[in-house]
Amino acid sequence: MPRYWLMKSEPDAYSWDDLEAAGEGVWDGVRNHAAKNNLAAMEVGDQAFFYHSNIGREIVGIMEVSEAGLLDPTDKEGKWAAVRVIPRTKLPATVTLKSIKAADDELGEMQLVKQSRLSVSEVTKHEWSKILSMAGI
DNA sequence: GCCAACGTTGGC
DNA sequence: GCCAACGTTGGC
Repeated sequence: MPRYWLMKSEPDAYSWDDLEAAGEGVWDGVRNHAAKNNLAAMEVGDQAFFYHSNIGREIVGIMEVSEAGLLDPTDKEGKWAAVRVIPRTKLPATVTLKSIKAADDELGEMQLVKQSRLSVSEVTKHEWSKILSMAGI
C-alpha cells in the first residue's frame, strides 16, 4: 500500500514545470526534523502532491517516489534525507489552499492546514481522494 | 534545563 | 510588508 505525501516548493526556486522539464528530480534541502522524518519514511511507489508555496499556494501535480532513502546531496554531514521523484500527473485543475480551507470539515485536519510551515507532510488516503476529486480527476 | 532573542517560513 | 508559528541558539 503506497502512502501519500505533500511536498512544498516555492515555484520561483523550483516549480512543477521545472520537474516536468527535467523528467525527474531529487527532493533535497529540507532542514526540518519533522519534514526529514517524513522524507525518510517514504518508499518507492509512494505518491506525493507538488504544492507551490508563497506564489500560487496551490497543489499543481502528482509525483511518485522513484528512489527512497537517499542522503541529501546538499548536506556534507550526511544527516539529512532526500528522495528521487518523477512527475506523474499535472492536475487538470489546481487545488488552492483557499479551496482546501473552504472544505474544512473534510480537509481542515490536514497537516498542510494545521502546520503551515511543514514542508513535507503526510496526506491520508481520504484527503488524497478528496483532493483528486476537487482537481477533476 | 529554562527561556529570551533571533532567524526563517509561509500565509495574508 | 507584516506577522504568527516554529526552530535554533546562547546566556544564565
